Amino acid sequence: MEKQTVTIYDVAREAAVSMATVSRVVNGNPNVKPATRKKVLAVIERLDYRPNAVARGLASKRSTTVGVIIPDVTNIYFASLARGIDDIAMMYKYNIILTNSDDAGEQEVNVLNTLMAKQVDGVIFMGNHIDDKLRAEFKRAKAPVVLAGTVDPQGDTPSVNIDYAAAVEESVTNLIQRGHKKIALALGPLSQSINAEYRLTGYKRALNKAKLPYDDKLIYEAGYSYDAGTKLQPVIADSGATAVFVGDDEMAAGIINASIESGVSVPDDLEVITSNDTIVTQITRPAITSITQPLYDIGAVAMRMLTKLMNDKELDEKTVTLPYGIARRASTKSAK
Amino acid sequence: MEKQTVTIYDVAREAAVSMATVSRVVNGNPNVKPATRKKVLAVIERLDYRPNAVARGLASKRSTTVGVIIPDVTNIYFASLARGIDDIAMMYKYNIILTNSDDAGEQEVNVLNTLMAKQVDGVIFMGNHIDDKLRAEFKRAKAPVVLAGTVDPQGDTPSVNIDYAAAVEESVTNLIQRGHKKIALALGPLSQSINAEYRLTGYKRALNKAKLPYDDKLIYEAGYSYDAGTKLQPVIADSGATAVFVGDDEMAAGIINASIESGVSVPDDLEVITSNDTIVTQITRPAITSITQPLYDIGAVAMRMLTKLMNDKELDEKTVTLPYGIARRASTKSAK
DNA sequence: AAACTAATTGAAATCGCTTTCATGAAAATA
DNA sequence: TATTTTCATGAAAGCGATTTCAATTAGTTT
Repeated sequence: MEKQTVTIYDVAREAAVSMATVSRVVNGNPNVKPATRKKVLAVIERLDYRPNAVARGLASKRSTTVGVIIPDVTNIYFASLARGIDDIAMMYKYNIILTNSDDAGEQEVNVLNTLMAKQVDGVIFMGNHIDDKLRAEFKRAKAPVVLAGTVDPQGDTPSVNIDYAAAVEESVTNLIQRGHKKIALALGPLSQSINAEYRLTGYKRALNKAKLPYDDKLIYEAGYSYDAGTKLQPVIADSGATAVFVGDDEMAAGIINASIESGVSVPDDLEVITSNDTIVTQITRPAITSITQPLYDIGAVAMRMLTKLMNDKELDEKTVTLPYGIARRASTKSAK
Repeated sequence: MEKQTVTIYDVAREAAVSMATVSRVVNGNPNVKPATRKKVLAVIERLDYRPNAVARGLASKRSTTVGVIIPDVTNIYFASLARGIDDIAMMYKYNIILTNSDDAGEQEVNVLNTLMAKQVDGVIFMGNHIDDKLRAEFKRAKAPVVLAGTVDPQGDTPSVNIDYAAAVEESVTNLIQRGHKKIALALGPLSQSINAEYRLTGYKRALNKAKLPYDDKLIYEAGYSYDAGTKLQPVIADSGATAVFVGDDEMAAGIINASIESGVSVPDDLEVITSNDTIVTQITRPAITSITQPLYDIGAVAMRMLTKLMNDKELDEKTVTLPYGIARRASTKSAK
């Protein structure tokens, strides 16, 4: 017993007006006599009519849906961005089709294509790296794309980020000023430009400015996870580094816990600074000093930009850089 | 300069066949002569034709999209379920429209309605409480609904959960066996049935079985957050409780950190058990003993059930209860 | 009251695809 | 070879809205 669906035609008939008129009142078109509007509204209410968004999408060529590509919803960093995106989307009456890409290039392309097939009006992309193939797809897509918390050194896709290089440079400089000579850098895959082209650059700049030698033995490549951190810790300990900058909060938590459990004191023997200021930084003991990012806002601003693009408006700036900060917590010593 | 879109009509013309035939090859209908199929496929390739999912949805009355209602994507517990949902959805070629509800009844109803308007083929609902209004909407919806990690004591909506009451009962019983007489219970809002009707029940059963008195002064109601935990800790400390069962991992982390910082030793002065076994339980020191839940599977199974319902198949069981466990970590002492 | 402008409406085409039904061709059976 | 069956295919009718354009009605202005 399939549930009966009420269509615009039913409303038109019952209200003794044309479908066009019903469509007008549903869409708030002002060219409707108040009396007519009232009559139609009454019928809509009585029949409990809900416009079919799919039909509407086909006719109007706008789905009021945007696609969001995220590496993994369970990653707090990206989930926080997603929250900002969704709130603004809802504010503008858009729905979100959310898909996990696992940061895998092929999957990202697939997902983008199915999103386009669903006729999304726009796409927000989050990821750690953008390769040529993906870039080509962005160009090819007929809906606008905005990057959130995601850098593309090559492309000209609109994006919202903080200045990662500067943030790392400042963090590392702080460490240097406290006397550290051997500072490790624990990152995710160096195949990703966020690591290889931004964080590493910031790190090198700090070293250069302080005339400290660069030693690639101090650069560690690991996964974005707690376990990756615990496994990496002994290696870092062996390197003789007295401080470490970490690219992911969970990884940092792993490093800290493993350090303490192996008798390495944080911050006395090893100072730790991390990147994303998620709740994890407050949960560990010691709590972790971190670059602070306006996570929610990165998502929110990206979505705002996308709404402009979807309405064919010009963007004030294509590449938005939001301010970052540094939250000092117990995993670093106080400044000299 | 709007990008040109290739339609099924274009393909039909170029391939010198009818739209029906193109539709057949696109949908893998076997009733097409191999030679024809090949010819059509070649044209599809050449024109780079992608079927418009919206048009398809209108014509076929199936959108291959399911709605997912989640309290908050940044909540690791629900995000983990969402990940399971998405993976299975992708496996069955469904897309996910994800919306945050903030656990707010009104918002949940709204969101459900816009999902239905978008013609989703089904809905997965996650939340902490289901009231009559929502229940009524579920009934009214013409697409099937499945609850994931979400209980509804009244309703008969299909659902996937663990036996929360039993899990709490076992946890609390463990505490009792270690000699605790005053065991606090720190939960989210008691207006939510997961707390008032499941966790509390399990707690009382454990007490009853051990002939321990029930004292509602030991029941605490707070928010699902780290800060709520830190604020609650002194109150618990004052109560004289020597153990506490907590309904949320972040809250538990807050309680643990605040305890230690105020000189209360965990587990010596206060044993702590929590509910969701998220990564948080491994990050705190001491790590937190927790009920373990197959989070990913809860989502995955829920999505599997939904696909059955969407294809008008019968469910083997409407109420699926997955097994739970208890992971003993340092926030509790070892069993006697 | 005639003439003209502005405000409301409705008819009908469209959006891009699925699906039913009829038909002719090819294969199988008698 | 005549007669059934089975295959392949196309024509055309929707699906449920939006939107253009023309027609009608109501209001204004002389």
